[in-house]
Amino acid sequence: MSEKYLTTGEFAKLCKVNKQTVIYYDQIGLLTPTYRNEKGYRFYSFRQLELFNVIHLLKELGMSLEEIQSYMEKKSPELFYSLMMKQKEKVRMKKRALDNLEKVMDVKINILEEAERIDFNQISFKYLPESILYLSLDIKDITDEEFAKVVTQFINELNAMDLDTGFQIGGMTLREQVLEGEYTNYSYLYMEQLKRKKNQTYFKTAPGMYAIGYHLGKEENIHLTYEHLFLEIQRQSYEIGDYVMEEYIYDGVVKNSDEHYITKIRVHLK
Amino acid sequence: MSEKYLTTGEFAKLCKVNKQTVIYYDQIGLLTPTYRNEKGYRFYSFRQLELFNVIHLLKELGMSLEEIQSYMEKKSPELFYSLMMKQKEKVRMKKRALDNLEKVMDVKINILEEAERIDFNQISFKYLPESILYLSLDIKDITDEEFAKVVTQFINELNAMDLDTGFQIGGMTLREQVLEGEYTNYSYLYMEQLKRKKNQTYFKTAPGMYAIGYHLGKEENIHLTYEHLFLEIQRQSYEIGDYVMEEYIYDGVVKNSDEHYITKIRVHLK
DNA sequence: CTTGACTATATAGTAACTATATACCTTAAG
DNA sequence: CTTAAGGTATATAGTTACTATATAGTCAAG
Repeated sequence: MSEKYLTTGEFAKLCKVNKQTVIYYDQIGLLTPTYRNEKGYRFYSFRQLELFNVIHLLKELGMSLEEIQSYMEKKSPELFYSLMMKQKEKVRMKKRALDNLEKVMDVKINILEEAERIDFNQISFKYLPESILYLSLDIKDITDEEFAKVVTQFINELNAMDLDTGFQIGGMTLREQVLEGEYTNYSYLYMEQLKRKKNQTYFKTAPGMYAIGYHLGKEENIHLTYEHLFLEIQRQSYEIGDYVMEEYIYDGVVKNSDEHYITKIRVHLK
Repeated sequence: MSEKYLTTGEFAKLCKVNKQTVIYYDQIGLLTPTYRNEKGYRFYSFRQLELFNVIHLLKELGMSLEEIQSYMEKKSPELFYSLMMKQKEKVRMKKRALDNLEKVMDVKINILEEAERIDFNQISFKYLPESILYLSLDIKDITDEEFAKVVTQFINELNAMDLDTGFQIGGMTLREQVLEGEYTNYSYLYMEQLKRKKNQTYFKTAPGMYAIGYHLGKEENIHLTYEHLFLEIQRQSYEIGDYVMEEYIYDGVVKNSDEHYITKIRVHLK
């Protein structure tokens, strides 16, 4: 007949949160029980679950309790309506972010699966098809400070244009530097792209023969692997082409010591 | 030629976080700079952005820094692979949760749009088509304590079976109680469903004539509106049918005082 | 040689809980 | 009738992941 009431503990269970949280919401005046008895016990109507759910929803969408509070102070059907309309946009953004996350995770999974099958001691000569790279500005002979700016801008561009595919950032060194032994005086940073987007300028790697080798260990010793690679290229009567591409296969994400990092080196051949 | 390094501030900008956050991650040993100079200045490789991004990704998926830390201590390609596979499941769950959120928001938006067009002072007689309700257990003459259990279980069922459509929880009172004036001695709680799911038992409201009225104000005065409604039903030579359905249109979510709550009452007619 | 912009550490503050300590209340069993 | 179990209350301290502030040292430009 009369309305049914729930105690703090019961209401907390209904909301699936800690009892202290319910008390906390009362203390900050966000969700107060419909009444208190003479002993100070709180009593909630089960209808208040609806309000709790809305608070939860808004929190989920990134509003702070204070912001929610300030809505609650001036609430009205019209305001709630416009709030819902505004928040729908946020849901869409969150969904897109999750889709992106999923793609990045898939790329990482693929890379690891491929790495499983690679013999890192082998130098191989292969025909590689064209691939699409998004390049940074020229970073040859750049200072540390300028480099920081360029790489930050590069990352910003990747994010802004949805080009962060989850691949490792690579470094491209041009023929000229390579021949002078400046193996890691990169001319460009790049990120490989799975497919091209409209109105976007990319660098396309030349389809053709490439020498592929792997360097195990620190970047500072990479010249040893380069020299080994170049010897092999000579032995096979190939000649170094226009550029060399370098990217990490195993890095600080999966290996504890840089002694165990693995860098993939692709040398374009003539 | 040699590797390029970033200062704390530069690296923080690259990661798009507060400088203090980068320092914090160093302090807890989660992401330490590749080296420190003799003055104690931190220097990061831009390659460490990758590690930061992974930390960010895992955090995004609900892992605490401590959990991430403990992964980092025993990291390996295999472990990272299995971690990624596990986390993909979480992404899927998050996406489903967002889809649900969106549906609930749409329902709320629809309800508010409809409410805009209603004259709450009018009692109307309408043909209503069949609708699908998911019912709670019987709650007639139940104690407060038992009621708490039933409503909690009801909500759990709604969640478990994806039946929380965002509609208000309604109360259904059977003819017998209504005739005795026990207007809010509900026999069941219900939530309206947009479509039926397989292997799920529902209550279907009878298609037919209904009297629809609205009560403005507190639940405790609802008998006045009921009496008004029943008088009108008599005047129109109708008779009360098998049940009455009651649900909030405006509640604590959109109105500050219960003086302004609005309850919709649907009386099934013979 | 000073100024402005950076770096460092130490410490305190924040949001939104979450746990703990202490005391009061209620019911059911012995 | 009392006592134990399980609930309620308040006050206060702890937690996580930052974030801000205070103080001091560093560095390059003018």
